[in-house]
Amino acid sequence: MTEQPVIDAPAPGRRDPEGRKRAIIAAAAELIIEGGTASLTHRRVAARAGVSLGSTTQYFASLDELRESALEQLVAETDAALDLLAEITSADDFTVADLAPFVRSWLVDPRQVQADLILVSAGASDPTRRALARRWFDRAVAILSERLPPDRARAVAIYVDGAMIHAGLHDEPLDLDVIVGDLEALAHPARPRSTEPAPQHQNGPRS
Amino acid sequence: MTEQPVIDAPAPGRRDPEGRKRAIIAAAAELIIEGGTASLTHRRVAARAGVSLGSTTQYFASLDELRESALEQLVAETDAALDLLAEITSADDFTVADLAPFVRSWLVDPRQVQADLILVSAGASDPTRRALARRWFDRAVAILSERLPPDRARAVAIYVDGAMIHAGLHDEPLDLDVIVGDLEALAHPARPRSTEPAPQHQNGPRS
DNA sequence: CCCCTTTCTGTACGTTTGTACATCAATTGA
DNA sequence: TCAATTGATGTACAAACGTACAGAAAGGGG
Repeated sequence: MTEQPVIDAPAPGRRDPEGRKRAIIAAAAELIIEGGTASLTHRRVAARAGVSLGSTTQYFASLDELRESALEQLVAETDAALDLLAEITSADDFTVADLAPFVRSWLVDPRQVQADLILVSAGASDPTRRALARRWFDRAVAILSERLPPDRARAVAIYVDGAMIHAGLHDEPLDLDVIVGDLEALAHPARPRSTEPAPQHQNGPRS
Repeated sequence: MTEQPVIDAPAPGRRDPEGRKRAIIAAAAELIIEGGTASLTHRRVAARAGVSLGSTTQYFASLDELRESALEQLVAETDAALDLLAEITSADDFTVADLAPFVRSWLVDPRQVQADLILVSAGASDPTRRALARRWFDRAVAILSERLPPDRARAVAIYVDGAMIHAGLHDEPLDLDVIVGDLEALAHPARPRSTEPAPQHQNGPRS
């Protein structure tokens, strides 16, 4: 009942330092996604990874170091997703609308969303981990900047981060059309930069 | 050295159930902002609030219940900020650009930013607290929808959430001009809804 | 085959946790 | 003034924690 599926681990007792370490990090990353960085304990990791308690202390000087490795693993996963983004933007006939399906595939993946929010939370509350959390944002801006003005690239990245929050709090994902429309609006603004009064909708003044 | 400033508390021993409960919740909210929801312990709350350990268990059936009360307190604070938003949007000569200073004042307040990110994180990982975390977003959309089409209101709220993440991870806040520009772009898109190929910048194809 | 090195395992210990509860102090109504 | 009551306090305890470490077991070289 309280048993959780074992992640990966080599057979018990069998020697396999690298495999074991990998299994421990994978289990830790999983637990962090499920319960946040603070929910990590040596014993839970051991149970999930299918290794002994001692093994979880052998490869890492402290629990904090294990946590750090697990977070780096999560960053590596999102890095892989960004490689796909780079592929998309490098297409000859690329348009901003092409980003939408990619963004949406990200938003509908609870694991990805959770990982991102946890990294943000970790980075915001602990300056030590800020660089880790910022990697997604910085790389995304860098990639998008090859096709958009840097400030437009940043605006798009900010919007996507906001959409990540939306995804984390809502069951209904954003429609693809909506994402396309918003990304295009940010990437190709009507008046590229002004503060003059703008025409606006008027949905009826409050009573 | 390890002493932390006391929050509010009534004099030790003096009877004041409501004041004491208030001080406990305030201390808990403070600790949550500083170290996340998981860092909350009865003893830390007692020290910060300047009350005895027993008092922290007296008014709440469990630590989880205390945590819940503290989170509700944080939501109440952001609710107050949203009242200000409602004032702004109700002005006769309101334009979207008027939102920017308000948004920015939010972003440069570390406490507000941290509170929001913590609520999001709590809501994303625990369905029980999702409604709590969603209150900011839902109310913001509702308020903005009096002046913008609902889907534009939502886009703006998503962007602001993204800007909150940006603020949590960067020391340099977003320029007011940038915020104005992005909000206007989202509120008044060039082509209100289309997926046809758009003219685009070309910052030089990758080598 | 056996031995030596490296890896793995489980137990143990001191700390900190949430929570229960007995004791004490403050307030109130007579 | 003086019980009686309600609120506040500190101690106690089982459970879970991070970590250290001694011993068992596996794999490879002789």
